[in-house]
Amino acid sequence: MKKCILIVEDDPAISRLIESNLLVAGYEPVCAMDGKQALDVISAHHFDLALCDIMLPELDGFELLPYMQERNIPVIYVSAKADVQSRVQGLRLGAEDYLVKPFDILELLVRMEKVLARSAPAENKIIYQDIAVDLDSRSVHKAGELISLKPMEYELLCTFMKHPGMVLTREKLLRQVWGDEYIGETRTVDVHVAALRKKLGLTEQLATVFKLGYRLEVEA
Amino acid sequence: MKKCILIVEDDPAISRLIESNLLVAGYEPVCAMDGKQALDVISAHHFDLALCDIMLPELDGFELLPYMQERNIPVIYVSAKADVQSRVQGLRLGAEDYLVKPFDILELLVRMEKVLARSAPAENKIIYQDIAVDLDSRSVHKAGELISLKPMEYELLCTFMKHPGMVLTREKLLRQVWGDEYIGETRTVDVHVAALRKKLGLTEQLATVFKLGYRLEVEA
DNA sequence: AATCCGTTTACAACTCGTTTACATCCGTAC
DNA sequence: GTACGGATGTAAACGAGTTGTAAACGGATT
Repeated sequence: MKKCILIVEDDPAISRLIESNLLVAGYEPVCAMDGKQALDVISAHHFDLALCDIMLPELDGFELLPYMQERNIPVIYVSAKADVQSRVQGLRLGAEDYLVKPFDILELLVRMEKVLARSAPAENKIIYQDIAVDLDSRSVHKAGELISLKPMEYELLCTFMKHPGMVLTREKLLRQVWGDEYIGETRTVDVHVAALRKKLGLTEQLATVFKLGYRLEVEA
Repeated sequence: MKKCILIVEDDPAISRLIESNLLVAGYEPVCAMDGKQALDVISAHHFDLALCDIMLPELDGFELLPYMQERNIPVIYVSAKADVQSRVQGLRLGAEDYLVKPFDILELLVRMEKVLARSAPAENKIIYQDIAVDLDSRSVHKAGELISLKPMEYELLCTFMKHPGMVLTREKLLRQVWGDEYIGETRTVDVHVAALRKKLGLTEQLATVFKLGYRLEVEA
């Protein structure tokens, strides 16, 4: 499957240049002309990587980063801002790389490959104790036996298994599993957690963190 | 523990420049002047990261890379070879990054941090004596054993551990832990401090400052 | 119309924070 | 040094708020 790449760039010439090169390289590029547009498209579609300019109308590249991180979209900054200050800031904030314009398109492609290779060691299986989740077939086995989970339960389980040992608040789970725009009771999470505990025998391991949320215990 | 960094660089001026900066930044740098020397030191010691020049006597930087990978040492190339060809080659072969001389030392440090963070997913922890607080899992260990703290106790402990040696008044603690708008007795703090002292054996360390508040002693 | 699934609701069970009450400690004045 | 008053230590209990859970509800799909 082609990798989806978001290009956030207000200069149409550069945007088109990158877009056409990504197409040739076998990616599926999507362009956004400013920060607000970028926010719109990332809440609508999934992206494997974002190439971000920094000086942008509406929301700048730095302000955009937290939203990208929330969706686990790695970011490479591509900016005319060549000063060390900006480069350091961009990397410190959490960008995966930082290229200065004018950049060589081949180098961009190689650095993209590296970032994608890092973030997509897309293991199609996650193991936790005697539970195995196969991401390709969306099936869950416990002690070798197939367990039938409803879609929402499956998504929730995946989220927990991708972050073992970490406290996940109800709000975080809602955003991650249900999506940002979801409006509803946080108690809904509790019901699904209860279902997971029951179906998978995770009474102990899927621990309640009072007043906060839940945590998939990492040991014992 | 300090991170061990290998510097492979035949120009003594540059080598020393990097070395002294790494020392200041809290790393433990080791210098090698050519490829063969580099091979010797990596077979003798463990390194967390290597900064490699490319044009080197004996073995060049590209030839060195497989040996580094064999030992799982991530490599950042630092080279005067600025052509795209070399940069692409270095990255494709498997280097983690590629900086062109003359480089800014601050940018080098930041890019090193990122590589190190990748290879050793830094744990989000606060340590005080034999007590470790893990902020991700919200768990507290003392001398390796898990201590179960109630939400308020946990928050209070974090506040103390973030400001060791500082006197924290009841009012400050109430604002910090309970929130600005909280209305209630300041004595509440005392109860929770007592719980912390009891659960974590901090009778001495979590000292009372008469008429003022409390302080987590910084030593002994 | 029937089924499936996610959400909401309702209530029981439980947890935790605050308050209270009293014991103890500390500093100060005499 | 002693006595007093205010400050702190601590255990216990109450009540507000949180979570577990089953069942009802409603929208979507078949």
